[in-house]
Amino acid sequence: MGRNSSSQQKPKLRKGLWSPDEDEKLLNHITKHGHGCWSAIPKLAGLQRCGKSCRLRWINYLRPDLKRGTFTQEEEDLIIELHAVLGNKWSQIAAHLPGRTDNEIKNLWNSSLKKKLRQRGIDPTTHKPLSEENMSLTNTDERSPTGTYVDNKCTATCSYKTTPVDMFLLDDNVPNPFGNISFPLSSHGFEVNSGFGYENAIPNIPSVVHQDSSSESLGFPNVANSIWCDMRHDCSFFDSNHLPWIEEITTNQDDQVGVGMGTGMGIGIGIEADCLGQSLSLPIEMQNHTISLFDESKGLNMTQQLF
DNA sequence: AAGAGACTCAACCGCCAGACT
DNA sequence: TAGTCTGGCGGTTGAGTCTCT
Repeated sequence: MGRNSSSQQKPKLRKGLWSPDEDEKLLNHITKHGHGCWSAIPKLAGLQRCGKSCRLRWINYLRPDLKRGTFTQEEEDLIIELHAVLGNKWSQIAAHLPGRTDNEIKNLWNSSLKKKLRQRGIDPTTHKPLSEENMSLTNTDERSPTGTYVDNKCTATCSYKTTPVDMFLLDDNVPNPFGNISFPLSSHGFEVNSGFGYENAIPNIPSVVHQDSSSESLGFPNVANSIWCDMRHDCSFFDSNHLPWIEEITTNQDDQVGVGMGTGMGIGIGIEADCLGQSLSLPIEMQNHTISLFDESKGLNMTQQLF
């Protein structure tokens, strides 16, 4: 088929910005009939656009569930955390921000977030310090002056707090609160091979935390196997939208230990335990791909390899 | 007030993978 | 099995807007 005959059969497709009239046609059509086959939409909706263009316009602008307006600080922090894990997988990042599009996030990253990270001395590509001279760090596994840990394998930063955060401790009589939760980073959990936890209690994250009978090596008698953590405060990409049950958890069940930990780039912040009625707080530190628990007074010093 | 440069963001382009023929 | 179609994705572009001098 020659060029001429082709151009005679196909009307010339419009390009560039969409007019309000075109928007209305596309919106009306999809509202009434759904989008179905995108390549058929232009003809059915009376538009001189290609199917791809219609799809893009719908996804990035016309979709009714889009969130308008500027990104919140929480959203920006979440994008940075996710980018550290996922890289330029904008669609996967967008999947964790309801109402935001991959295009929008990509634009934000390229126009603003990259610059902010550089200003903080962080390479936006690797999420490592831009220059060791500038950061007064000689080892990326050490805590930075701003209280941030940078892990040299997972290549991300993790907010650090020295104080224990609200932990919630469960026992076997407490219903599993994770039952209906869609976990935000389902494919990027890290693995803790021993210590604490409740295997398979978090759906969609296989083996994030394993139960391990060696828990007693920590020195806590009767350590239960129901150990959970508040990721909302520790890791900025966990928020109450993802963990709506958080306010309802009963804390400080006797004879149990709570462990703070995150997944993906978010690594544990604190540990709070209530053993035999004695409250105990411990820091967790992350270095060299490990998570460590320390308490000199209890003779506790455990380091767990994460990766 | 005006011009230049920086910034924003909507949209396009090319590539890829999966479905279908 | 190979070719074609389609949808989805990330990279890039460029027009419009904003900010600074």
